[in-house]
Amino acid sequence: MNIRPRTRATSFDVAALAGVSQSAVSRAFTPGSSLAEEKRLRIIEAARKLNYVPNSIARSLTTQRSNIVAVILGNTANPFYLQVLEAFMHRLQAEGRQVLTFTVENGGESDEAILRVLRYQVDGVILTSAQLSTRMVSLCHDRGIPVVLFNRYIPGSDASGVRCANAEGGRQIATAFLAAGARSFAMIKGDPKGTTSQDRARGFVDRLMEAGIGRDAISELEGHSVYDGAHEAVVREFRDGRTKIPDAIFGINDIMAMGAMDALRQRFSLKVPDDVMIGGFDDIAEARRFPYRLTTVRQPIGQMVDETLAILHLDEPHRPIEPGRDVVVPGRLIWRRSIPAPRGDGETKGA
Amino acid sequence: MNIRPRTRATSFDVAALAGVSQSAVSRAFTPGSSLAEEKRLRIIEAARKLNYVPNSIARSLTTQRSNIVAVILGNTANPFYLQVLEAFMHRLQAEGRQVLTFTVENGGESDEAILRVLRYQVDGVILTSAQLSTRMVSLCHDRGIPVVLFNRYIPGSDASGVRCANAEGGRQIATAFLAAGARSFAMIKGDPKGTTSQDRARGFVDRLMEAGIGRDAISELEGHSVYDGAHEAVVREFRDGRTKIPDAIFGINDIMAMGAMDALRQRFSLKVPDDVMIGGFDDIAEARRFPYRLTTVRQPIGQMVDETLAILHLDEPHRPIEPGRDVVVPGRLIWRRSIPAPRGDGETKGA
DNA sequence: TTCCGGCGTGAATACGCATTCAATCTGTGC
DNA sequence: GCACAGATTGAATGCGTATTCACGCCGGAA
Repeated sequence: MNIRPRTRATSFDVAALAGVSQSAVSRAFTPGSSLAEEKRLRIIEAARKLNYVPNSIARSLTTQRSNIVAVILGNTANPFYLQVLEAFMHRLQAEGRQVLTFTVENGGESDEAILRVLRYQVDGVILTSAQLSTRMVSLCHDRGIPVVLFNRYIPGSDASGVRCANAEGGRQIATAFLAAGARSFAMIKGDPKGTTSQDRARGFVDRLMEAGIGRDAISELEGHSVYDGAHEAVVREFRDGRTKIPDAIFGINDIMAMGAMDALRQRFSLKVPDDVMIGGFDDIAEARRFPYRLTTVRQPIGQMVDETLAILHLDEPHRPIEPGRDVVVPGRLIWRRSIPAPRGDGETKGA
Repeated sequence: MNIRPRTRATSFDVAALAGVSQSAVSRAFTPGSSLAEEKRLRIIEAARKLNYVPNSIARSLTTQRSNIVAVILGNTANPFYLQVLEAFMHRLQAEGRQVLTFTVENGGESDEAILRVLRYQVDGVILTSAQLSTRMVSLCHDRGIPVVLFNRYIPGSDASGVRCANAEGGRQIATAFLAAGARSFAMIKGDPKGTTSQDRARGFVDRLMEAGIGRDAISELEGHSVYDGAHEAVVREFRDGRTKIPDAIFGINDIMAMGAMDALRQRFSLKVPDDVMIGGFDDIAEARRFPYRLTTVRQPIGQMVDETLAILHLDEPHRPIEPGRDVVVPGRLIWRRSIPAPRGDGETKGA
């Protein structure tokens, strides 16, 4: 146990034991290559004896494919992105690829992360919730590495993006509020630099104004895309009766909606939806739980992951990188109790 | 944009442009190597012009160090482990290492994951919440790759582990329950194969029995370490009045405690802590939120991460792997409102 | 002046594998 | 029995870098 053999058997060792050439060993571990079945078995057996495990690093050097995909996370405090990470891990693992994970500061630049990722010759980069300079995108593309922005787009960027119909989702929440009779509103926005937050807010406001709601009946808070941010923003805005509490509050994402809801109950002893109705966006797992039962717009993560991987086209490395596609998938309004349903068609199962 | 230069500049390209040898370029990117400053600057400039990024894959091949650490996640539905992942990512990124992330089925074997990890010549393996055969441990150790079990230990294994004082934590919750006057109990256990769950439960029961509580006053439910599992277990156990609802319920981890709490409120209209008091373990971010305000045992993630990285000793690859250390760090009881405090010293800030 | 230690440098090599190329072997059709 | 297509095979090479080795150079000590 104290000895350190440091003996990672190589394909040559296996070849020697099996009485074949190193080429044969390589072929034995490369599906679809031409090798007599009897010999293949003999090699596998020898490999087993030596605890041989092929060295993917060396393999990558010759094949120019690492089978590694980088996932860069911009806001690990939002459970949504962890759900997304999980979805990508499952999918990529299933097809034999590895996930190299990075985090960057919430709202920060991911340039440095990209640079580090590039060193590892990843086959693709998935960027969630993070800023990215166009220089970095072309750096990747020039090297044949596709970049996909998940739930985000950068105007004028060459990088493709996959996102939910954010503006439309904002409209759906607004429509739900209106149907429930709300006349005064607040919304809690996230990262001001992020288009996601902007789009949802825009759709929300547009719909309200179409319904004749005045701009002065819609206040805006900044929640920085996190629970605590929204919680504090609500407390700050409404304490001392400085601002009148509106009929309805739209949290630009679920975690902020939850923070707002908790703040309203805890600090102002208000009831949801009786005193204030609340809408969210994402449909994270927590949103359906008993204390929240949040009416929200569900982002179809599975579908978005599919679209992302399609753009990455990891299976066809030689297909050119598609220039700047912007894939938009529709969200779906999930009725729960944080907004009174016009008709009694809300979800009944709460857990 | 449509052309695919596929031109990843190599150190030779940079050398040619800078008028030096490839060795010099390599040295320019290797801190601490002997190279004239003037020449180093010239090389950096040439590299910039060519968008040269050193190829870590090739570097790994010669150095025998990949600077990649594998983190294997066993239960992504428990936010605790995502917090742990985040902590490791931050730490490892800060010291210039990469994180290769894997998931395995909740409670499943991680052998296959290990095998895949080994191919990538990772410098270390961190395993959270997952089973592992001893054969895999020695496979790693024989190759000089340290393995650390996070929050888990495998009796008789060569792998070191870092964990919280689980039994002691269970005792602390039991003590809190007793101090608050509880006389009948339930506990919701997680993965039956996991030692973590067993240890916490054991400490809990031991303490109760020391206080003269009979075994028949302690019922046991299975929650499979997830929110929904605990929720359903509580509903199943207590509906129809089959079992009398106890004074206190110990969720072996916070997420199950939360599931239990929501079930009690939603399905049985009970109040916490008035009707039932609840204790948890982990102190995940959600535990402090208004609807839960869970009294729980905080696991010192930072300290546990430190200990884990110390065992990995990534900086000294040649130091022999320490045989089977079992590092135990104490948890700390965090008083919140889900258990009435004997004296009024609970946390007041809820969000 | 001579000697020596140390720095700076480039040529050459190794890392572990996939793949090309040419050679050998197999079986088929005639 | 012969020619030939296809299947197997191994030697050799390349992937991009770090590192060793040997050499030239400089400055200080003797």
